Amino acid sequence: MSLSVASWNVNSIKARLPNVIAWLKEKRPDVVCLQEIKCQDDGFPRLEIEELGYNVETVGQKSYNGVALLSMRSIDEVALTALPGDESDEQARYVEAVISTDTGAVRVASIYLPNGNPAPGDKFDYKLGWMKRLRERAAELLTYEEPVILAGDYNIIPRDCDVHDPAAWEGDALIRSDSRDAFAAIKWLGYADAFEQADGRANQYTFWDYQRGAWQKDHGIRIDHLLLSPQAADALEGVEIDKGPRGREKASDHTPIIGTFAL
DNA sequence: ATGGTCGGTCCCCGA
Repeated sequence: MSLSVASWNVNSIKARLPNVIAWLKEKRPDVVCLQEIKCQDDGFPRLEIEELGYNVETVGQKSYNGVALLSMRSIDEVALTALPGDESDEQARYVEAVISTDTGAVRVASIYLPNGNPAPGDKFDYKLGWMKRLRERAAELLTYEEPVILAGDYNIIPRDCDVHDPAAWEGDALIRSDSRDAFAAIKWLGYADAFEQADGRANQYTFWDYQRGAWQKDHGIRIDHLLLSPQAADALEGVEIDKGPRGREKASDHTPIIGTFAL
C-alpha cells in the first residue's frame, strides 16, 4: 500500500470548508498538512473533518497563520506544536507528528514559513531567523534516520523556472538570494524537494495571486513544497500538483501538492 | 487600461 501526503494553504479554513471537504472526498489523501487556517483551535471545524475519517491536530491563533494536520492513520505522537529556538515567537506556524503506516511510521510537519515582505526589514529578519531554526530542527530529525516529510507553504520560489516572470519578483522576499540560500541550506543537510525529484518541470505552480487575473494568465509561483529525508525520498513514488481546487468558486490562492510514498 | 483581490477584524492589516 502507498501513503499519500498533501500540503495545502487554504487561506482560512472557515471560508474554504466546502471546497476542502469536496477535495478531501475526491482525493482521500492519507495525510493533509493545512496552512493559514486563520482561526483558534476551538474555531476549527473539527467535527466536519473527523466525519470524513480524519484524525485532526490544530495549532491555531486568532486571525492569522495557523496550521493543521489531518490523518486517516493514527497519530502516535504530536512531537511539536511550535518550532524550537525562540520562546518569544508566538506565531502558529509549525506542527509535527509521528503517524503510523503499514510499514512502520512517518514523521510529518505542517509548516507555514513567514512571507518576509517587505525586504529588507523586521519581517524579513523574522523569516531568515525562522528558517535558521527550521534548518536546526531539520538537522536534528536526520539523526533519527526515519522517513520525514516537511510539508508546507515555504514562501520560497526555489528556481527562476518556478515563476512565470522572475524579473517581476526581483527584490521580493520569496525570491531573494538570501531566502533561496536559506532554503538550499536545508536541502544541503540531506533533504530532497519531492517535486524536483519526481517531476522537476518548469512553470508548475502552486500559487496564483487573486489580483491581476494571475490565475487566468497562469502567472503563478511554486512555493508549496515537500522536503524529504533520505528515508522518505527513497520511498517517493510520485508528485502531483492538483490545480483543480484553484479553479473553483471561492478558491484559495494556493492549490494542493500531493506526494505518494511506498510507506 | 499604470488598476485590479481576498479573508479576518473592526474602521486597517496581512498576503
